[in-house]
Amino acid sequence: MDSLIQTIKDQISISEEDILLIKSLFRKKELKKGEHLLSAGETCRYIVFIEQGLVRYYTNNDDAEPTYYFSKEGEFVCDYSSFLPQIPSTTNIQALEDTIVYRISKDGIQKFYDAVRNGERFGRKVIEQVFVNVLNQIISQYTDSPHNRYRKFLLDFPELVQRIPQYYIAAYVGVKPPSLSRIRKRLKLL
Amino acid sequence: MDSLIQTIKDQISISEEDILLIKSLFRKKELKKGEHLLSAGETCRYIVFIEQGLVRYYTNNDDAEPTYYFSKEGEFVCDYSSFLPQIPSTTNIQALEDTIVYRISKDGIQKFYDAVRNGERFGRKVIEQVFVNVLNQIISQYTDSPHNRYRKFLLDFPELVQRIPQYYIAAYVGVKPPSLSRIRKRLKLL
DNA sequence: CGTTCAGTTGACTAAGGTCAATTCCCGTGG
DNA sequence: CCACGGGAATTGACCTTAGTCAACTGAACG
Repeated sequence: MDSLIQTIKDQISISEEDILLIKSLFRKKELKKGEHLLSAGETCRYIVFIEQGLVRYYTNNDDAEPTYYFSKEGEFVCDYSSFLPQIPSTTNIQALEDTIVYRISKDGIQKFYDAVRNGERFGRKVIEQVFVNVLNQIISQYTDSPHNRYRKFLLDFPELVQRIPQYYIAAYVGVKPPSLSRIRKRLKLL
Repeated sequence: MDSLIQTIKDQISISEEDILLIKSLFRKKELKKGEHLLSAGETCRYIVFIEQGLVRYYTNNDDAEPTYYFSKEGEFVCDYSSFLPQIPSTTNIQALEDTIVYRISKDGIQKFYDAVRNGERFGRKVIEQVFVNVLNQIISQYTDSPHNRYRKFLLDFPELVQRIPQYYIAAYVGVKPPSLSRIRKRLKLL
């Protein structure tokens, strides 16, 4: 929980009562490796803070399950395209490790906004960050070669290379595992 | 202006005073073909409703300018990743035809929210739609072949094929013009 | 040890990119 | 009304790169 409190403190100043409220609104949930935080078809009901662990986002496309994003400890996770309008999601969010999260419902967020000064501002910052990430992701798909997308991945998530199987990284980069393997080989030679 | 009022009415009910307020908050702007609504480096200050016309979104990547989205009359346009945090944008929005828009500033939106019942709800709907579009765009990049992305483009924007030069459509689909040309040829043969 | 599965590698195929020539379209001016 | 010019679109020849398939390596685990 400390990590969540700290993350909020980094953006807005909060009182001791606020902290108590926050602790009451966020519920702890533990996920085993491979379990899902959200499955396609469900409606996303929570905004989730990752205390410890790692998740991947992917869609169902026939038998393929292309991974298109990762989030790790210290980050908020939510499929806003399902959460905001409260309609069924088309994406899956799955734990890649045993993961500990704290999650807050839509009602909870409303209480948070009502009670905490600048609470709305914090909420906006969270959603803005997601927006920027998604946009960057699109633009990178349009402008960067697979080679460069892999290098960006290394820059953006340096410590995650060890924690994510390469076939998920390959999907994120937009290539098949053998191609990623060749990209890595070329990188080593330089 | 009627189109804008109608678009709002489709989502929330508004009074005659509301309409007067809306008319005072949105300012008309006319763009010649090729002019920019937003240039990379500027901060996006307005949410823009397209009354008549067509725009493309693109980024600056060396000398390439990959087009990654289109919006047409009846739709709202905004680079939220610049507008929300009020930081410089990395994308350009350019009119592909002579275009008439109505735009509202951040302050104006606040007044709209304060005065119009369910105004916030309307604002949320607009942003949600953008979110969903962007998400679909990413997922399509990950899951669909160029061939299928072109077919989806035809489904999503049937009347736009005539209005957009093919080299922009090619960029949107994620291929070069000769490739799109071959895709089109294959489609005709079937 | 052997089983299993991720990761690598090689041979081959498929698909898009590049470059340049050609055709098409359309507007302009003779 | 026709001829010309210029940009868009198409096409062909060739190149580059990722995909496919299968074999092989290597590390983890029982």
